[in-house]
Amino acid sequence: MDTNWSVRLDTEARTLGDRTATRLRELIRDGVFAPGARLPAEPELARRLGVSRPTLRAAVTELIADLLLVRRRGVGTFVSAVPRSTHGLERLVGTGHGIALLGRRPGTTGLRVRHVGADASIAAQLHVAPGDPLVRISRTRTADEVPVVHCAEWIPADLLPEPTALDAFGAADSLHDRLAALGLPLRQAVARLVPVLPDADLRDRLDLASDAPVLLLEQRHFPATRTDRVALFSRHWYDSGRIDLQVVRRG
Amino acid sequence: MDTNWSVRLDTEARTLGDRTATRLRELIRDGVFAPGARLPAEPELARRLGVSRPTLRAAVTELIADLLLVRRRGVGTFVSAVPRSTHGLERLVGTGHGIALLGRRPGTTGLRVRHVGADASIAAQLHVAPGDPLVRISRTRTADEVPVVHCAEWIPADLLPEPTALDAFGAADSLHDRLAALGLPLRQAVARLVPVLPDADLRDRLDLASDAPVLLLEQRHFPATRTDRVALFSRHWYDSGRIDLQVVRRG
DNA sequence: GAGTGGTCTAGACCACCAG
DNA sequence: TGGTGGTCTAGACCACTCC
Repeated sequence: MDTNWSVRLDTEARTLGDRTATRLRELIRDGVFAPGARLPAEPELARRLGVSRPTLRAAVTELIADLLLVRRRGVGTFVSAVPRSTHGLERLVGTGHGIALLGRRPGTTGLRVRHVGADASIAAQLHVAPGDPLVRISRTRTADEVPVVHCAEWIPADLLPEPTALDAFGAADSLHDRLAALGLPLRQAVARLVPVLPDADLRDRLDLASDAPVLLLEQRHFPATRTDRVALFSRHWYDSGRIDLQVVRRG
Repeated sequence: MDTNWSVRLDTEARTLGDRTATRLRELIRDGVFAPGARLPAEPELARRLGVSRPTLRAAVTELIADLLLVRRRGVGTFVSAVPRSTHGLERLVGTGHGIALLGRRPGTTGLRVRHVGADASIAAQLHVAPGDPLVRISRTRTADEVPVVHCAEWIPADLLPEPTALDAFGAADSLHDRLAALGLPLRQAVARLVPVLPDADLRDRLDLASDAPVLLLEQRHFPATRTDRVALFSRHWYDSGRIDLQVVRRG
């Protein structure tokens, strides 16, 4: 029951290339194109799917990124013998959505929204002056009721339409979606990976039995429409014993 | 002296889109397009650069991925106010090359090439039977003479043209390049991130003073031309105090 | 309404691989 | 030699933003 790519809300995907990719995935899943088999040549396949060749190639490129297809120049395009689709940290999704993509039920405990002044280290990350007003959100995220990551987020208040825009932020809300609705969609993040030993507070929040190291992600998030500012800085402490952290690396 | 993208061997890049991206980078670097300024409209810019609009768009998309440009539909394309180019683990490059991309001089100590039989855990990762012949390479990589990561790699011998093909592997060699020359180019890898405490052996190899945790990357590498097999499994232990580990996440 | 980026097409030519 | 993927073009139409 490989539900990996049915999780995507591809019901009516954005672009024709994406929809074509979805159709190809279905054809592979249904065995029309069997594992190891060669696909029809690109012009032929494009004709049969009713799209142009560039559009078909966009779809095929997407499936190659998912390790479902392999292209060999001068030979053909082949279905992977061991089809599997994977993704990881290289895709920027909200923490809750990421937990759902792993097939687990996301939850939140200990949500707290505060207005604070930027201390020196946070100010440097956000490119603001020390003392500038920030909104700070902290919470612990659970997967199937088990705590897996503790999150702290800082947002410059002047990037919000009103400083109080996030005061009503709720435990079930997605911060990504909320920020997008406020005209501050996030497009990219640069995450620094640091293994650290948990302190007493973190051990308590994550309900850690041992003092095994956890993985800290220090992330600077950039908005989609400007790059002169950092929209959000966050520190996420992951209990790698309870959730798998992966990165798909492409050459 | 932002040498970040002059390190790329773009001297004569592969595709016209890549070469156009390089030209755009130079125009931005030289101030022809100042930070914050709007670029000419795409048809106009394409004409002036002597390429078609799809080719120009490919170049622009590349610079957007590098955070150098921002597109706003119905408005225009703008130069980032704080141009900076970054990359991280999401790009699959050899460890030595990755160190060079950070502006540091890569080196190797303690290189060892052995022929071993697969133990249970490695066999599972490589999709081979326990006891199957593997080539195992281990070495410690340095940056500016300082050890930063200890690497262990396992390769199924039957994927090589001859089992002895890697026996002459040298300290200055790139494993990626060597494998590509042997007809086994690597295209993707799935890395699992695990913070761990160093044992005595690792502390010795990395010359660690404290027992601060290190970051273990467990990686399965997939060849470009087939997906039924795992070409290489590796464990890399990074001293995050001596080298910055990043991931660029895209939405 | 005018101008911008977002998408898609049809067709061409090339480089590579196999027989 | 013939078929395959790799690349690039010219042009069209749409959706969005702003005046």
